[in-house]
Amino acid sequence: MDYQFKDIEQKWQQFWAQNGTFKAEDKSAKPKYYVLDMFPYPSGAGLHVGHPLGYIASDIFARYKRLKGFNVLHPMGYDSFGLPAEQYAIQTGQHPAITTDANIATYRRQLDQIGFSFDWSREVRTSSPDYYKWTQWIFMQLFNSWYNKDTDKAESIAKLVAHFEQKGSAGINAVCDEEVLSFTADEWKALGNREQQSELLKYRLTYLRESTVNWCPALGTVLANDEVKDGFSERGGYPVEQKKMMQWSMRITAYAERLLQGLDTIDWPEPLKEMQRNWIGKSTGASVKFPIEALPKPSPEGRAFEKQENQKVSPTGGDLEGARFIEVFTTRVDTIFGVTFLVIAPEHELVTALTTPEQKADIDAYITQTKKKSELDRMADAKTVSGAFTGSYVLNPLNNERIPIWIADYVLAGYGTGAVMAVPSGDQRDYLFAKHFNLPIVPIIDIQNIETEADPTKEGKYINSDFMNGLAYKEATAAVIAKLEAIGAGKAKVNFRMRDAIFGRQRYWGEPVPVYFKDGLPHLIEEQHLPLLLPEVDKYLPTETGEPPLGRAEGWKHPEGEYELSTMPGWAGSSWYWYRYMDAHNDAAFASKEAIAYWKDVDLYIGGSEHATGHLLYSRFWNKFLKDLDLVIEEEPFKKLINQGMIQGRSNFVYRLIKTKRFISYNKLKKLESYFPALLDTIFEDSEDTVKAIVSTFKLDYDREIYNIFKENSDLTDAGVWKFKGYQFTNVDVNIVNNDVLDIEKFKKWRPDFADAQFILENGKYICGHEVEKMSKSKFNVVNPDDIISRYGADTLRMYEMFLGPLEQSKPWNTNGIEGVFKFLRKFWRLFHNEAWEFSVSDAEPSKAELKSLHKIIRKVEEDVERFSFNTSVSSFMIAVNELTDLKCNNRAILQDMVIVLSSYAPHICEELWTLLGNPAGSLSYAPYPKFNSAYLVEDEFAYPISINGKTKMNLNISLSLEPKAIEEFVLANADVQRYLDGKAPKKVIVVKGRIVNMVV
RNA sequence: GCUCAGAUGGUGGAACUGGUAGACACGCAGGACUUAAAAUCCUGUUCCCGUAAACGGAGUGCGGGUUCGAUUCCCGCUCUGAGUACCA
Repeated sequence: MDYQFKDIEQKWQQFWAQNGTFKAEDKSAKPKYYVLDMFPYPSGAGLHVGHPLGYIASDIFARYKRLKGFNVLHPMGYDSFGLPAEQYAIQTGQHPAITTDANIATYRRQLDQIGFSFDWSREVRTSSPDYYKWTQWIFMQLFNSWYNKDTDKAESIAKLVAHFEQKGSAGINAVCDEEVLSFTADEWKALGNREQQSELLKYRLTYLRESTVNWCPALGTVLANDEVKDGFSERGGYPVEQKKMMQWSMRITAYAERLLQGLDTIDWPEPLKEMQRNWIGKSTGASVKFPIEALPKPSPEGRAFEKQENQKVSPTGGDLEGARFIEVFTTRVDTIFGVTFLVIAPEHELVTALTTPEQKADIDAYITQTKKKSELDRMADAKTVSGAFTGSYVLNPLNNERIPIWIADYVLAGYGTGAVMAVPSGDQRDYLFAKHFNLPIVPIIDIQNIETEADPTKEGKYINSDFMNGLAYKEATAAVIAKLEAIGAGKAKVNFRMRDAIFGRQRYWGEPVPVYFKDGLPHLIEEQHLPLLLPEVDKYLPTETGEPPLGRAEGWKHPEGEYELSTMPGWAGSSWYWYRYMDAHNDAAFASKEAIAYWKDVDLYIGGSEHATGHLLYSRFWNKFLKDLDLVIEEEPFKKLINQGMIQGRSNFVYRLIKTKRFISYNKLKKLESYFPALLDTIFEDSEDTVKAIVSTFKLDYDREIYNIFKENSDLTDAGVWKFKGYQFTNVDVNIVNNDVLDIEKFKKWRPDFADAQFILENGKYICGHEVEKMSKSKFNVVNPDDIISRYGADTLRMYEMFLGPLEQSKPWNTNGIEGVFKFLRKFWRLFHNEAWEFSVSDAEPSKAELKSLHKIIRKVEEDVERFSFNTSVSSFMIAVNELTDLKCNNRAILQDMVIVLSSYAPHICEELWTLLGNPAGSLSYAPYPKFNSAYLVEDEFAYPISINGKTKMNLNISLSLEPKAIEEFVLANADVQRYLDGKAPKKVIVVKGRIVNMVV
């Protein structure tokens, strides 16, 4: 029989499903290997041809690892909470669970068609209660934990309470809120429960706080920083504004250093790690306290600086009560004698208190102006210098010099302390600011050149710097930090850009937070009441009073108080899901100790780089937290990670002459356009000869048809010249275009207004133009895997997606060329069949040439798969099959090994051939990968390229047993070589055995 | 602006540690089979000069360098894509 991919693929997909072929074993003598794909959000549009790219790669890898004797865990599931289903619910009233189920069914059908070796018995869905029960449970663990800086890990809140009871707040070194109380053990015990709980909330790893959030009015929810792009929501593109709200947050900043350090231990793409490093944004420098003038000056004992460690400038905000200094963060503390002004953010809490009556009008005007600017304007406006003087001064803690305090929006309230010491000689922004407002610029390094711009050099010796004069950068920095520490005015400090992550959405379709409120304070629900089920609501909209949709749910109340109304964000469920696959049906734990001890971590994780600062960072954070609680084993969850490139769309265009039904073929249009310089505004009626002459002056071939098209579609203007009316281009459905050739009949049926279209063809065809664009419905360039599979089959799709190019590279999808892969599979099939398409293999001894082809591919696939170079394997398969076809090979021993080697790429056809060869059905997936034997590749001769001055001139067959000296003699003795040398003796002969001979003349 | 990745025929791409640039495939051209078309098969296909071949020259974004030899290493530049954006 000819290659009947439809029957074969259906048959084997059914077989695998019915026999649980790809079930991973929970206990096994084999080594484990965990291959994971980033699980999809099941969107209504289903899969397009770009989505499975990574899944195909991971599937090939998983199948290969099974052949190599590993117990492979290769699961799939759905990140099924999310906005689109909810938006749909708002529009139609259909429960998002119903939408989600329907979408999942589509995804599952599409995934099954591609022949993935997923262990579906472990499927997870983040929106399913038996899954989100454990998301809620992990939330509870975070609530019950705090971060101990001394042990550098998360610990139980109970332990913190015990410490408070025994020793008070002394000796606690925690990552916590800025304004924590200090108290003795007795003071703690004297506090009421409410006060105690309120204080503990400042330590918990998930906590409530009033924070500035990205509020998206159109979506009615808060968005995470990574969900906002250029001031608009990533999903939907709605405007986002800043708003203060009481919010659940995750204290991810506690893990900043570990998240950064961990990057050095994992095998991830460098750009991805770089993105995370930038996001974490560690900078090393110093914090310096500048005393505010008119308050007690700093005494040598540093009395003015007795303050609680984590305290910000002023907790009170309004007046200067207790605030005796402004703290800044700087990475160039060595430049402190160059400070000529201080700048604080317009939102800084001390602004009002610091503003003198004379400056009030200025400052108020500036703040109003700043508030009006949206985030976007502020970014676009980066180059304009603006600011206002408060009228107040601080003193330089080292020399008591008066330093004016300004406000300006280039200082961000959210970074560092919201205040900077401005050193205009060394910092370009400060320089521009100083120039603009006529503030002094003091050079502090001898070689500094500050004529036209700031010079941030660290070379040279310090000047104008008191005790630092004459020192170099390193000593100066050490000296100034020592001095600041001695007087209590500053210390070395590390600062992170990363903020705590907001953990709440004012939406319906997410995990309920397992918390109720009593007396305004949050309390966890009892663990035995998990999962806290998502209640039914009448509408998926906020309540009339602006509360989240859960505010509509009837009876949504804990006996002790009100439930939380916001739900968890999208990243909650995806931050631990790889553990659930290890033990997907456990209802006593998120995964059993044994399962975690066996599977440990993900060995290979494949997915898109768009998750760099979202999912992949949050997952690492939760993983580290779970590790601190000894619930998991590894510090990092994903040992090796590969980003698959994005598949872009390739659009096709047709070109219609304006006001006609005529479509002009692409190359004719190009030719017409190339005539424009000659034709436009120059020609008069019936002057073809003139045109011919003009066209030839442009060095173009004259074409009468093009001339006529031009004339037919031009108006004769009053000036007596022809004016071309132009053309329109329209996206045409790529599915009715083949190799850029338009299927005219399908095109006429495609849209009613094209039914009577006419065509200006080239060589009898209509050629379309093309361009790379995003794959989207509106551009008619979406290619559906279902269509490809029905035309060529899943095996062809799998191989073609790999054949397209390196996995990591982004590339446009172009179905041109898929025939080549299909032909290859058919050719492979034919090796096993005779002329009459009857299965026929021989049991003869394989020939040397056959063995060589086989062993070349055995090794090549091993090498390629191990380094994720799937595209080169496909080419090598083609070469192998071409060679075996030329050898007329139908040898059982050879072909059986070929089947195993190819089976991870094209599993269906291989399963079929495997059983035709007489092997038990289904045993292919666990067959041993053939052992490579280098003996079959040994050559006794090599066609040495003979080059002269590095240019190859000819090849000579020389025995590989010859040593360089003998090779040289052999080559020089050759008559053709002598002809090239033209009788001269070469100056030098380089011989690399088995590689090349090069002669220098 | 900064950081990272990339640039090879008409197209997708190969060349893994410096050693025959363009494997493999698409497309295109020519041919076989066919009444014809599709399908299939065969041949050619980097560019330039040349009727074809032989032969010769150029050639991996651009300009230099190291080397017997550079797509590969070094320096400078151009362009494309991604991320980030006043981070003190």
